[in-house]
Amino acid sequence: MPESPGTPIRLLIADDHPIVRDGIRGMFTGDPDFEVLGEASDGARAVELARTLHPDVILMDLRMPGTDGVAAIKELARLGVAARVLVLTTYDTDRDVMPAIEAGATGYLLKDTGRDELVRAVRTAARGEAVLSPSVATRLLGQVRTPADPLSARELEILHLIADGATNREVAARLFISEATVKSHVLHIYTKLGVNDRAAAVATAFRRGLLTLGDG
Amino acid sequence: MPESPGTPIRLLIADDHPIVRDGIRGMFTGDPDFEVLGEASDGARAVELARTLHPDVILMDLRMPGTDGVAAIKELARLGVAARVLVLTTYDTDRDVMPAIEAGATGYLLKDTGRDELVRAVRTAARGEAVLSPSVATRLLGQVRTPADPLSARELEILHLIADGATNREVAARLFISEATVKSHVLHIYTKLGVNDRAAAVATAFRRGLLTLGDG
DNA sequence: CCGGGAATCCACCGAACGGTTGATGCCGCC
DNA sequence: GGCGGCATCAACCGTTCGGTGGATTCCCGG
Repeated sequence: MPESPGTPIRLLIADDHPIVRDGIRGMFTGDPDFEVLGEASDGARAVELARTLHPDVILMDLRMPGTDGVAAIKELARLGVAARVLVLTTYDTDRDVMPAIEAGATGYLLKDTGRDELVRAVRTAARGEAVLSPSVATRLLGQVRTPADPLSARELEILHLIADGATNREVAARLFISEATVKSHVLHIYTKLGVNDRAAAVATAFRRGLLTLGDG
Repeated sequence: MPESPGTPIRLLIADDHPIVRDGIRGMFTGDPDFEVLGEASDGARAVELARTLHPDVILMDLRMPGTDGVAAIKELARLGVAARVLVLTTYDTDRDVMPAIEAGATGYLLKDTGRDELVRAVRTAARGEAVLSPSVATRLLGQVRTPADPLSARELEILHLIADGATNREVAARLFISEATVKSHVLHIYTKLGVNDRAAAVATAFRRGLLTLGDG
């Protein structure tokens, strides 16, 4: 199903390297489905142009002088700019990926992405759907997945209740066991997770995937 | 760059609907890069076949009678089966996506995925890289991203320390403020998050993206 | 200019928590 | 058959937490 021409997808390119900007621009010129509105060489300029030019999609590098990509994304969100941001960068480390995603990037592609894939990705992003390079997706999944130092089923059950704000007494009541038992389970949990209070236990449980974002 | 032929990618199909199995199989027969080793109509059978046939990639439905997809994925991981699991299902709700990812699925595609995309996805999965349908990727990102009931910067700072296991006194020391101040901040945090202890605060902060898996 | 939110601080109380030590029964594994 | 892991319970201790009811400063915005 070919995309209907209609209005072309309006693009803004933000990257501090002119050569990269040229390369990206080259991938879209000649294709009537796209229109490159402008280029920015740093984050502040990108925000400025986004406010005046109203692009549909911004192709944004992360590492730029002055206002970097993540700061720019946050600023765009704060200003209520509607444009989708597609991060296009060389790096796929956690330190780059996670902040960008949290800031509100719609997608995250590496610069070794081929032309066809990039074009497809921009179309996807324009629809507001996420696109991730495989290695980035892998990384993201790794964040959610379980490395796990195995808590027993009972311990996990108790940890769930604690995360929901239950006191030891409440846990005891709900599981029909004594408070003393709960306390000993809780202490075991601390030992296994290497923490010494329930707040930290909940935090590391999330980070290790023992508690998940999905099971509130 | 076309894929080199070499050894074909060995596939196993697990779905309880014969028609779906046929459809999937049809997408790969005739292509010498792939070899469909077998089909299973439930999770238990899929695990059994995976152990004997050693597929590279398993295309797995989630909703199946008896052992469902997620259980099968967990079992495969437990048994140390090397195959990559590519979930191929109709549903993209949290209740389906998150458990499958946590269980260890390499990718998650919806059944409306086109033939070409499916073939590409299988190749990607065979390399051990993740593939996600855009709507699934969106969902996953949504989990990581911030909906946010705005905590002040100070409150967030304190919440971070609490998640790391700091007591009020320790927080006070680290921020060079009095314990009383910390306590009042903490109470504000509870109010804003709708909880009444620090463990629950940490949990809901994770779920709302105020604390993230990435910033441990 | 005044209101209000944010950040800072104080004191007090009862309840809950963290830590220790120790004990019992059950089950699976070597 | 014994050893270890898990779940269960007990009593006791000091510490921390949650909750209340204030108070002050600062700064932003109406």
